Amino acid sequence: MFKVNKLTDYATVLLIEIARRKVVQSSQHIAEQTGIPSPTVAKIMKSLNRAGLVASRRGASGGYSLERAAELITLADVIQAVEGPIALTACADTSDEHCNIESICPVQGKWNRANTAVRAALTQVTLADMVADMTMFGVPQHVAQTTAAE
Amino acid sequence: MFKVNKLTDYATVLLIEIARRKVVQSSQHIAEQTGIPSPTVAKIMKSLNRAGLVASRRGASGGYSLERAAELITLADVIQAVEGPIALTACADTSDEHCNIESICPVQGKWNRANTAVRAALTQVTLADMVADMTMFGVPQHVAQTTAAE
DNA sequence: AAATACAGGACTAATTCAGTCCTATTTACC
DNA sequence: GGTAAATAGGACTGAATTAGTCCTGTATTT
Ligand code: FES
Ligand code: FES
Repeated sequence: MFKVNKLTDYATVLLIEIARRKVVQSSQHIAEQTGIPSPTVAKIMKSLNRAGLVASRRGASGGYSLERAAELITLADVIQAVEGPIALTACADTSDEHCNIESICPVQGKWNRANTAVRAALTQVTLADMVADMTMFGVPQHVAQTTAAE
Repeated sequence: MFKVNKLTDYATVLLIEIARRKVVQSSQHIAEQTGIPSPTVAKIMKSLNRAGLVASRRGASGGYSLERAAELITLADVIQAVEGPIALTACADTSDEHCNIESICPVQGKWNRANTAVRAALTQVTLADMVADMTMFGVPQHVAQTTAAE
């Protein structure tokens, strides 16, 4: 199945939780709210911070908050933060958008168009969209565990 | 990194090889042409056949040929054939397009839009496009090994 | 100064993927 | 009709990736 990492799915849950409450929340607190184990939450939050999606504050009463509005955070951003670059096939390119040896690489040529198309698709979907789609179904996200219980 | 399986990349190489020569080719022969190990080629070809992307002929002088024109085979088709359904997050849905429990599933709601967008993106890219992109770079695909050899 | 919370990274366990191989069935050709 | 060529299906193993945990260090508040 063609899918994103589990951690990426978690990441969206965490970001949505942070977006809902506007205040700074500790990694620990977010874990309790979402039901995701706190070491894992900590790991993901570090990635999100390094990618500049959330702002962090150290020390007592520190924690995380969104760096920008949910409308400005795209799925492409989240995936890149957690999994690294969006490139449908393995490539030496880790940096920007274009690989500098692609002219001699027989693999990338054919996947270029696909990469671009997928990146564009994922850039169209924002965090705000995901929140909207969720509430459309009338399900507050912390019900996850309740419904899972048989 | 957000990427497709290695086998899916192989599959595109195989399909391109089949598209170039118009005749029926055996799995063995395709393996020799592309440099991909023949048991692996056999495995992939079976998937492609089950998905209806290639036609097979058993028996002596049998082999595979494209079921339809390269313009009509999309990347979404290839990925689905090799990896199964395109669903960015795990879901009970294995069948068509819609999961029948999605109304009570807090995960899928938020990913629905993304799934649709990615599927659409991958449907836009055809095998014919990939061939064109490759030849644009002037690299016949079997050079892969040559360039890889340091 | 002490407590709280993030930063970075090493490490292990679990899962998934890639690759191989075996047996059965179908078809061409002599 | 018999033999060889080729696909169909599926079981199995080893490799690679991912998920999850934990430890040590640094910054900040009280
Ligand atoms: S390695 Fe970058 S284009 Fe192939
Ligand atoms: S399991 Fe199908 S929508 Fe969640």
